[in-house]
Amino acid sequence: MATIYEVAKLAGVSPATVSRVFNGVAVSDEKLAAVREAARQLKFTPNRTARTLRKQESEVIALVIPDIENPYFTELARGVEDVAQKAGYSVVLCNTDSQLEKEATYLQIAISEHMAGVILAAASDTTNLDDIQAAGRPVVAVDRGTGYDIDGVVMANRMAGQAATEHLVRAGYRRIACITGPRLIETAYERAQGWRAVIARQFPDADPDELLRYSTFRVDGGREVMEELLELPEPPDAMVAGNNLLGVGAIQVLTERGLTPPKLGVAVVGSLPFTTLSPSAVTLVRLPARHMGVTAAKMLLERIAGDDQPARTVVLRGELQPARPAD
Amino acid sequence: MATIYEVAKLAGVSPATVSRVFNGVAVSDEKLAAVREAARQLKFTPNRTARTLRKQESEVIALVIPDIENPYFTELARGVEDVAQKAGYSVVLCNTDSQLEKEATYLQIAISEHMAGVILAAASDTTNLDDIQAAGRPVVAVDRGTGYDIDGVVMANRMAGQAATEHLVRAGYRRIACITGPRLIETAYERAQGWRAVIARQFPDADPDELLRYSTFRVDGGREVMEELLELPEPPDAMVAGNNLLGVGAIQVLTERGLTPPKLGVAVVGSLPFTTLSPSAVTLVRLPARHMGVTAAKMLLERIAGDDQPARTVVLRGELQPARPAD
DNA sequence: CTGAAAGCGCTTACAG
DNA sequence: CTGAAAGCGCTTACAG
Repeated sequence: MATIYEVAKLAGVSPATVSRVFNGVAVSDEKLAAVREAARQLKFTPNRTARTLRKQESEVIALVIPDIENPYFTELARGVEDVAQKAGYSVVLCNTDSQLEKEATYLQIAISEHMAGVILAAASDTTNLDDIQAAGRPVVAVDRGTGYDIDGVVMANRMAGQAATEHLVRAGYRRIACITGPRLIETAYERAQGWRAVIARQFPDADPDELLRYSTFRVDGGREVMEELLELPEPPDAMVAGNNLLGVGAIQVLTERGLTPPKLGVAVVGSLPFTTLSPSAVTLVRLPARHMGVTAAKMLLERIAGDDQPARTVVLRGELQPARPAD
Repeated sequence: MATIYEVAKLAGVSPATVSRVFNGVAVSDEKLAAVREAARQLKFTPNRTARTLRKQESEVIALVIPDIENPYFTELARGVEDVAQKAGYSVVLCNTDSQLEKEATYLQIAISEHMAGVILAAASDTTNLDDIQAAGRPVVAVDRGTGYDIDGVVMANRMAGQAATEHLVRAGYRRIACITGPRLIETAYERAQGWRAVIARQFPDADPDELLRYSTFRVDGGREVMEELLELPEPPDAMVAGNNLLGVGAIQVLTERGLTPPKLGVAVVGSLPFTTLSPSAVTLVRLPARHMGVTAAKMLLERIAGDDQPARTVVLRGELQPARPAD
């Protein structure tokens, strides 16, 4: 690896001039050309580590997520990556498995590697951001809040739960269950609240808790709870899934029992990119995960650039995509 | 951020001693204790950038893949991450979208960030590794070869294609199509070769090319080709999907037409973690993607540690998981 | 075991 | 516009 000194020597200039060329600082035309030519000959690439050490900031941003195997988060990651890459930043994907210790480790690494900033889907509402804030690194929350007064992008979760439920009501279903994620995850809770509001309004005599289930945001969680609901003396005739994976698990069980939607109505908050049903067979409230990533990345880049306006929270709305009756 | 100098001062030792403590080099018990205490008080974390610049090597490995939204590659990433993290390395996930330019950029970044090594699922068989090799950074190929004499982990693709096809033959199907990925991607080609071998042996009179289709390794590719095959004057009664996404797309079409497996036999090379059918409804030749990641990461760590034995290629076998007849 | 000192490859205030 | 020089925070050969 050639260094700035070798390039300088070959080009007959000082190392400072070489540095300026690579940082877009004004330099006379002749020197510019000479440096370019020398760099080309030596296949010079600036050493990012040295630059980072000197500037105390790297062109890397950390994306910290709880589950890399959930397509919702990979879609989010795509959005982040697209924006970051165009701005010359690379993205380190950090998977926490919802474990606070793993998350803390990654945040520590972000500090000690001088990463430019962090986009964080917090493992828990007790995530500690004191150190990263003390280090002056901007953090943008995605999907979930953090308890800190920082920029964030979230989905309109209550509204999504509501839209999913209302659609099932309109379609004529009367016993509509709700399967959502852990009570302590705000997205899970809010989507359930949306469901509950519709149930309370439409079926004032119903006991909402009878058909509400908290589970994990995973395929097997959806399976278990769906099976349990079907065992009920008076089983539901429809269900709202609090996220994509729960929806997948629940639909698997329904398919196995010959209850494929619309026999039992299903509305999923999220998307099913790998459904083996027709993509239009299930009602979705599609969440713009990619857009969330794009928005968060843009906000983060603004903060990295020094923007110090008060913290903003952007709320993104899901989009109802009703199931098409089978052709 | 406290530095080694501040810790040294507080502990009453030299910076060199502090460094030694954090690198596990022998130090007297009293100094060890003093340094530890001082570091604790100052919340000292070693600056990784400085260490990297000095040592010319960072504790980061790059995982370069063509499609971050394909669960096969996220599963692979999980395996890599698990091993890497335990060894104190972090993983940068680099998504190339199968574009050589993006891939080249990431490889360049790996060099200029002094990353310890690269795990690469190459975007193409023309990927250029000259620079990264010249920089002395080890590269381990996964999923696909590279044309370079380096360590690699691949699936037994031909055998997988064969096993999938043989299973359909045993189940009584007679016109078995094959939908695979781009001809130039070796995994796509080899799986098709496995299919072809079985067809040639079992149905010597058949024209194999009639039912073989190259497409993209994507859901919509599977959809298109499946639709096309069903339009045939004499449509197939079964099909082998060359990867998970093709399988998803093809099954979507079949479900829409009321041809859900086993009405039309389906065997997929790969897994369907988000199928909305019963997980046991489709025959799979499951590919150990996670294990591939684990193996590749271990090999890479060995190379990083200085191992210079001749290049090895590990071949991992898929596992046939026959569809269970509907209960 | 320990410390002083050099050096990893850059960037940038300073002086011209 | 340009260069000499300091310094980012470590690690490590060297000498003791």
